[in-house]
Amino acid sequence: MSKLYELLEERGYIDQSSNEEEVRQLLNGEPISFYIGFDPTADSLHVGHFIQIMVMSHMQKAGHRPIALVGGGTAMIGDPSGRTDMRKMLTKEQLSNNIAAFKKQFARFLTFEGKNGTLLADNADWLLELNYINFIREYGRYFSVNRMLTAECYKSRLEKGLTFLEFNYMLMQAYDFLELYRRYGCIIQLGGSDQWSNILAGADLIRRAENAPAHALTFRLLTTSAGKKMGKTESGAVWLDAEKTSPYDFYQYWRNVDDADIKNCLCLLTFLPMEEINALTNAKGAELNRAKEVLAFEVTSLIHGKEEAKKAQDAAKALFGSGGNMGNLPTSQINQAQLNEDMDILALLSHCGLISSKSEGRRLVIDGGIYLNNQRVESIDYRISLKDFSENKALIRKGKKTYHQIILN
RNA sequence: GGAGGGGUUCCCGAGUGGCCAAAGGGAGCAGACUGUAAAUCUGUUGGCACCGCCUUCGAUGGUUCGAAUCCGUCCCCCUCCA
Repeated sequence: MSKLYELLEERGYIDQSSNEEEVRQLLNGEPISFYIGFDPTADSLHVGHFIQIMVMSHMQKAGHRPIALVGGGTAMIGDPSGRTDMRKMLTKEQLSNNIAAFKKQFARFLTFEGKNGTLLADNADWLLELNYINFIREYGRYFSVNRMLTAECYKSRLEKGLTFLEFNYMLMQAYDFLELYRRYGCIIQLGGSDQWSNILAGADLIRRAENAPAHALTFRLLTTSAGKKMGKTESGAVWLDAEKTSPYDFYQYWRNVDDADIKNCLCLLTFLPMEEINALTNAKGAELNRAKEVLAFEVTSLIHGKEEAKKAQDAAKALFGSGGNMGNLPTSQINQAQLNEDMDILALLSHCGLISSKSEGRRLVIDGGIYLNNQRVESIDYRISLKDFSENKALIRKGKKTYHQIILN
C-alpha cells in the first residue's frame, strides 16, 4: 500500500477534500482513474498549471490513471471562478490550436503509454452535442440555485454582475465529471482550490444521478507567503513554452523568489526528497541563495530539460557571479550598417526590445538605470560605436537584473 | 419596460468650462541599502524631434476663444420598481 496521500500532504499540495479518510484510502489503494481539467484559453500552459501537472505525475507514479481534460467546450463559456470580469470567448480554431499545444507540454511529465497511461479528453466531444431541453430536463433538477448562489465564486460575482452564460459553467463542469465517470470510471476529480465548488458539484451530480460515490480533492494554489498568486510578471504569466518565456527568464524567475517562498516552491514544483529540501531551507540569510539556485535549476530542468537549465544557470553565474559562460542570454543582432547610422543608446535599447518607448528609455538613462558593458550610461546622447564591442559582443543591462547581449555581425 | 446613478490614464479613484497629461492610492520601473531576497527611503510612470509640440478622460456630432467637464444621439454597466 502506497503512502501517496501522506506524500502529497507532507509536500503541502492538499487543500480540501470531500472526505479525508475516504480520499486517503482511494489514493493509497488500488489504481483508480482521476481527472483534472485545463482551460485551453492560451496557447501554452503556465506556472499555475504546472502544480496540477506535478500532482498528476505523482498520482501516475503511484499507479493511478490520469485523465487530462481540456475544456474545449467549457472554454466557450468562461469560468467565473476567481475573476472579476467575464472571460473572453475563443473561436474554435484558437481552441484546437491551444489544445494541440497543451498535449505537447503534458508529454514531458506524463506517460501516455501503458495500463495507466494518461488519457487526453476534450469535453467538446460531449458538450457540443448536448440538447438543451434534454439536458435541462435530465440534470437541471439536480441543481439547487439556492446552493449554487452560496458558492463563493458566485457570491462575489453577484456584486459585480454575472450572466446566465457563466452561471451555467458549474453545470457544465459537473456534467464533465459525470461523463468521465460513465466513460472511464473516473471517480475523483482534482483541481486548484478555486475549483472547489465546481468539483463538488460534479461529485454531487454523480451521487445523485448514478447513486455512486465520487470524490473531490483540491490543491493549494501557488501563492507567495503574502498570498499573492505566483507566476505573474510585469509582462504577463510565466509560460512553460520556451518561445513565450525563455529558459533564462524562467530560471531567473525562480532564482528570485522571496526567501519565505523557497520551501513551498521546492515541495510543490520539484521531485526532490523532503530531507534534501529541509536541509537546503534550513540555511539562514545569504546561504538561502544556494536553495534558490537548486530550485531554479530543478524547475527549469523539469520544464526545459537539463541542458537548457544548465545553460541558463551558466549565464546567470556569468552575469551575477564570476566564471561560467554566458552563451544563453537573450540576444540581439546588429550589423555594421546599423552601427554606422544613428545608433544612439535609445535606438539600441528599443532595437533590443528592452524599452517600449523612447521616453521610457530616456527616463531610464536619466535615472542611471542603463549600463553598457557594466558601465553606467551617463547621457541619452551616447552613441554606440565599435569600441563598445569586444569580440563583436557587447552587454547591455537595464536595472540590476535584466541583461541583454548584442552581437555585431 | 419605468425611475435614478455611472463609464477618467495599467488598476482603484478624484476632477464638473481655462491654473488638466489630469489629485490620491495600488501596481510597475529605476536609484540607494542588500544576499540576483524582504523591508525601508528617493525618483519616476501617454507619445515624440522633450525647456516645445502631438494624442488621451465609453462612441459620435455640436455649443464655446477654450471642454474630461455644457448640449444632442448612440453603446455599455449598476441600483430600485415591474
